[in-house]
Amino acid sequence: MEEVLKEQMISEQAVSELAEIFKALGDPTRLKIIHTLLNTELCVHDIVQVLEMGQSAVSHQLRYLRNLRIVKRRKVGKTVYYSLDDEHIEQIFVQMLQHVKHG
Amino acid sequence: MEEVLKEQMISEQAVSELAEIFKALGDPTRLKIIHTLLNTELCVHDIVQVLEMGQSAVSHQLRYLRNLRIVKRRKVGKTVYYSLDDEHIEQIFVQMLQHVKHG
DNA sequence: AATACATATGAATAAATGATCATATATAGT
DNA sequence: ACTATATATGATCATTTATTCATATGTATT
Repeated sequence: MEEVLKEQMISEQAVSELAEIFKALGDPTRLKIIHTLLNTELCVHDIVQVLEMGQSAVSHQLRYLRNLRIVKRRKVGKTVYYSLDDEHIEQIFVQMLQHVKHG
Repeated sequence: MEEVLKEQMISEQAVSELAEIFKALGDPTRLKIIHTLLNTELCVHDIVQVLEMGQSAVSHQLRYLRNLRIVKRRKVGKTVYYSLDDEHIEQIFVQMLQHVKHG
């Protein structure tokens, strides 16, 4: 019984990657950033205004999300515009949001 | 600009719930448990065998998942069988797994 | 009732995490 | 060159988290 199941074990690599992505989504600040960037591109300053948080905290989280390629950035002069960079994650975010809102 | 965006702000309640669910999925052990329970019902002992982890650690995580109604349990004598209890989360797990496996 | 087995639980500990502070870097305007 | 603005970064600190250990609870068997 256990033998059969063990063979079907998910690879450590796969779990790690999965966990990494879900962990990224498992924080209120990062979720707010993602939500704010749905359908829009915004500079750090604007994100800070919307979230009403410190610039540093937001910047740190943006880097976190960028490392996972969940967001990408575009520099124009001294301002940096962030936008979502992973349609699939975007899709799962929206899906889960529906899940939470209704049933 | 910021005014308009702030109005579209996601509610604190919604973010909290979202974060709670994603956080639950953001841990390797819990992901392995969920994966193991896909399409099956298993007792704690078997899960412990498959994950090759301490019984206590598994039990703690099962409680965690149960509190969020991600898994449910069924008692038969002295053994307790666990199974998945949220189709939507199950669906998102599978979706994300595909995402990670392929592109 | 005594023992064995299955699961749960509380406390303790080490590691990870997120915000903040201070400061650095980069670009623009004067 | 100087100043202002936008963003990034490193260190620190408090909190959270996951595992382990020891032990408790619950059930079956003899």
